[in-house]
Amino acid sequence: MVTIYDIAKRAQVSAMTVSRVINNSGRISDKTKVKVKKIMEELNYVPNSTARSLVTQETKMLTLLITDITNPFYTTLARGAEDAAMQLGYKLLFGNSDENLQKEKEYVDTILSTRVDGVLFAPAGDASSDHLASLKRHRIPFVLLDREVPGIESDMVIGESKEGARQLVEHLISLGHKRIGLVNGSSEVSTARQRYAGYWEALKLNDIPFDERLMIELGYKQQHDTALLDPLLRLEHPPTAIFAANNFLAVSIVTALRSKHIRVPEDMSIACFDDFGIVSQLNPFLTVVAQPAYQFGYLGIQLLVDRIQNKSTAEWKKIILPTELICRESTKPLVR
Amino acid sequence: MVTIYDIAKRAQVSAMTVSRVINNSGRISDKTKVKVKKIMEELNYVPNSTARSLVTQETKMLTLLITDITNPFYTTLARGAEDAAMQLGYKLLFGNSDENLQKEKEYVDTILSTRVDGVLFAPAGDASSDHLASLKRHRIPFVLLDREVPGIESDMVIGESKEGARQLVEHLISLGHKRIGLVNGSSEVSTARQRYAGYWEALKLNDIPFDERLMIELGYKQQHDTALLDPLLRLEHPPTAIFAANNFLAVSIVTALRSKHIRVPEDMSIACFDDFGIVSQLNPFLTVVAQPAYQFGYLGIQLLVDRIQNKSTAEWKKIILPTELICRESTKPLVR
DNA sequence: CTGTTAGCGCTTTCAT
DNA sequence: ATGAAAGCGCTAACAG
Repeated sequence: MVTIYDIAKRAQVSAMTVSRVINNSGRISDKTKVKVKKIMEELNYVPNSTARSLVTQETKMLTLLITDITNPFYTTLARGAEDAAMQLGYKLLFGNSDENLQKEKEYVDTILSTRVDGVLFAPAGDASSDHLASLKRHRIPFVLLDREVPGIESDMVIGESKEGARQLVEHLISLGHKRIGLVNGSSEVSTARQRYAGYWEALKLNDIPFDERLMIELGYKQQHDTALLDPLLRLEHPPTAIFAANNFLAVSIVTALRSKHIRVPEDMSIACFDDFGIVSQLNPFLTVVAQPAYQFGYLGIQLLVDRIQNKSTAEWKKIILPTELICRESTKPLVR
Repeated sequence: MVTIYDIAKRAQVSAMTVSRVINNSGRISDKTKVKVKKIMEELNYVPNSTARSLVTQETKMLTLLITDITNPFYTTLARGAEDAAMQLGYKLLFGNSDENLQKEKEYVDTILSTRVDGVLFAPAGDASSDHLASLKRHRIPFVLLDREVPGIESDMVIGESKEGARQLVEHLISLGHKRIGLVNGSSEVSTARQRYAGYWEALKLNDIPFDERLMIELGYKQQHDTALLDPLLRLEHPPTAIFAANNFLAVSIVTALRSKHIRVPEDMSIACFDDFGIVSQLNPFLTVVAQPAYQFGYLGIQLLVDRIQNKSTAEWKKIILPTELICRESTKPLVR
């Protein structure tokens, strides 16, 4: 491996001078600068950032910890994060927690050991607070993505879950639906609670009684159980519309309904939180409340890098991104 | 920051003993082992992998370099790669080249400098050979993904592009189509050449004359030009079906056609290479030749780690993954 | 403008 | 079973 000493020897200067050329720091005569650069090229020298990190105590690496890159929301978010990181001179490590605390913990251990400069963190749930506290203890800056965690103060980028949910449910109500099911994420996750709150508020504002039997909590992961809606379908007065708290749940629901030959939207209207990326463009089907996923990632990295470079002086920043209701084919007026 | 010396002092042993406990290497009495572990916990010690990497010359990091994580093929591939990497004890950095050689070069420089142990590499095109040669020169193992590069020998995981394309075009022919357009990726990319070859062969096998005016080369990126099909549509005998060489092109085409009020599949059948991930399940629309994207990533990492750990002894391995024709709504029999 | 010294936190090697 | 010394490749701090 070629080191600065190899360069230094050939150029007949000290290693320090080579280091200065690499980092373009300090005053160096153009003559030696040119000479050193030429030799670096000849020898195909590449600085060893491991060695540099050891002394500078920074790795120029960030970790993006999400639940599943396969979820279109996080896919687009990851793209935004990577773009921003690259522009700011950082590399991005990534991991999928699958909404699983144990897996999340493993990644947190890795984060600690890898000495990344910061973390963009979509927590699995409220119990992630232990992991976040651990990051704090080790002085690793992080920005919370999409989900808040009680008891944890930090920068964050979140969406208007409650407002978005209310808007979506009011849309269903405006179509004449009164029996509206809610298929939710885990109540351990802040967005699930907020979407429930929005659902509840929409009913209340429209004088529709809340029926807890219309609500089931499945978690945000994709479900493969075609019987997942049975508790709702077996009710004496089953729902005529369903609000799914995220895109994966909506897909699971549509799949389950199809297996039972229940048509969407003729027999059941479906709407959900989060859009489907490029494919929505192809064949717009589900009515959704879309979030600006790319911005979540892009702005998240900006907050994070700002925090890293300005050494946690400023107050916590909370960016709240707007949602957008997009009405498509999966919801239709109730006919009776 | 807590170091092994802090632990050593408290435990009244040498740093070396602490190191041995951490790595579970060498013979150590259970007594000191327990004592040291206890103190590590008390002090919240986390090994500094930067320091370790500097001496061991391995980072336990891999880079996944793809063109765009947002493309469902690469999204799923990335998930497979991350799963495999994690299971094998590696962290995954990722980058998007956007099919752009300049951007790819920047990532290669980063790779070199970061001293990752290996790279999973979906090259932007044949000209990526310079970048790959650069990796070779620096002894960084890599596995080629999806695309071959002339003049570069390495492990690789690729799909049956030619066979898949032939199968897809023969499907179109079986529906009665004779004027079949090909909207292709750049001929600088091996898969584009192979898909063209499959297209050509399908025509030949069915005695359909090849008309070069039916072929346009746009590159694999998403296109936002609604006039992108005009060269085909303006022909005296325009195509009745189009084979798009990847999923992004298919989306671009469908969007362009819609803006011109040309219906799919009534006025034009469309089929493409690569599926759309979870959302295909939601509302199956495009007829595709699907590739096992997850396996591309998963097996790619396995090959890579194998190569890393067995020091490039073995012969180059070439995994060829099968394609699967999935017929959906976007293609229909030609009526005249 | 350039060089010297020391040390980042760890593991390898050789002793004991 | 444990320790001492050296060094991985680089840069901060100081000296000249």
